[in-house]
Amino acid sequence: MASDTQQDPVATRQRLLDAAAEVFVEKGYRAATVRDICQRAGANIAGVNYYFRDKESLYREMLLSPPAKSLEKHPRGAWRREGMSPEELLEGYVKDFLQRLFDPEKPAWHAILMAREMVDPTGAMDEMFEAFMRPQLQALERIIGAVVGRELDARTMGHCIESVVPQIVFHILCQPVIRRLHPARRYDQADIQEIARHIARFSVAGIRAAAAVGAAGDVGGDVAAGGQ
Amino acid sequence: MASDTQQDPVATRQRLLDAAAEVFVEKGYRAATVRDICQRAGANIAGVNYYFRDKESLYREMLLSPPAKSLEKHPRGAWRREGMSPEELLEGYVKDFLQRLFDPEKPAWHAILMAREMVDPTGAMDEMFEAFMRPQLQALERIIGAVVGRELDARTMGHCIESVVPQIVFHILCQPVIRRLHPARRYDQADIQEIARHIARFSVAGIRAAAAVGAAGDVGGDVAAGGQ
DNA sequence: TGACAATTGAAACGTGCGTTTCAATAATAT
DNA sequence: ATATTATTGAAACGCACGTTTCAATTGTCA
Repeated sequence: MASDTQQDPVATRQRLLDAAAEVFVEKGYRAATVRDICQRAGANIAGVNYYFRDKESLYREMLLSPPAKSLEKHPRGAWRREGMSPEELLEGYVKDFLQRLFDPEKPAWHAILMAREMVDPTGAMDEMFEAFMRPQLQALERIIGAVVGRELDARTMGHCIESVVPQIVFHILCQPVIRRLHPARRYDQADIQEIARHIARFSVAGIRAAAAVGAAGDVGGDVAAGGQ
Repeated sequence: MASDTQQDPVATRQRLLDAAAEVFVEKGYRAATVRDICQRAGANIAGVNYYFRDKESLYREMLLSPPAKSLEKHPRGAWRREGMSPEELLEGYVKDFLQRLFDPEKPAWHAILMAREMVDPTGAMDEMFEAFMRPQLQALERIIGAVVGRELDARTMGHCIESVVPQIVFHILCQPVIRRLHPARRYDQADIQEIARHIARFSVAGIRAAAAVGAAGDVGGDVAAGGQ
């Protein structure tokens, strides 16, 4: 029967991509094995060589291919509402990020692997950084700008980015530590809500404190950081 | 028992430990190879089996052995002065931490490997956590307590810890990202001073903002959030 | 149906790893 | 000096990995 058979070829390729995402998220690029991926996909080892060229190409294709499926469930910026306060904006941003990371049903491997690349980059780091991280950071910069309410020098903005982002990615990167510190945490909806609210509150205060001196000099003696 | 003839045996063991620290810091536990370690130590492969049992035992011994050499250069808490303000305390804590991480001459592999264990734990994680991380976190808790000036409920304290620690370890864990964001940063004394000051200022404001609502309940039904 | 391409299965190849082995050498004690 | 032990050197083992190969199978189309 011709009609029924035509599904498998495409399906194999797709099953390999899905299994790859699963295994790479679980083990990381280096520790993941193509044998494991193929087994979970119900495919033969040769499939990786046939549909993709090798492990790295499979990884890159999985990583950089349209994150459509992830985006259709978590459309970028869908949490925005009219008339949100800066703190609500930040809370929404953080909550959205965390929800993507900890979605129990379809964890956004995209965000998880992005976090992994931060720590242990592969050859796909550069493309990934430009395609996904930089836009994400620029969105955060706009929110920070809204919190301050005026233009912020580049140096202070950089510091604030480096204060907010780690608070978020820490939860996905350092789970071995967190599990020991807070065994009860389950990262369900309530946990995420609470964490997002804390990070927003903490960071809004921090950003304003940093901005209060950001325009003046604060380092050693040097002033007038003419950041662009 | 002629004593002074015996120089090499002890030296070989020590050279292996030193080389192990170097390689493990550079590559991480899994990517490091005993061949590389032995080569840098100028020792034979058999030395690892002879002096230690295997790769993991070498790692554990290197990791958990007296961090005396690191501590003699950076004595724990040597930066404390009488009459420091809470913000100065926090700045000192952060600066001390960062200096250990980025000491150009003898980088405190201890702190670096501790950070690595946070992300990619090995079998030595549990001992390491109890021996080094928990005391470090407790010291931070005391400083946070000083910042708030009163007893803090455990939940809020936990959140604050999870807001401050990531800001510090981010700098050692996510260097691939940081190098792309701030190519000019060199983590010299001036950089560290600036970063420590920012983190302290940012976090003191954040901690106080969190504490302001911490005593009340805030999880599900938010109450009287007296945020400023 | 028969030729042809697409896909899969099973086995093997080459490599690098941690580890082991064991004879050769150096150090110590008698 | 000799016997004994401690240490080193060089080679190999066993294993898991990414990758390749090629015949068998399946699907497609004339």
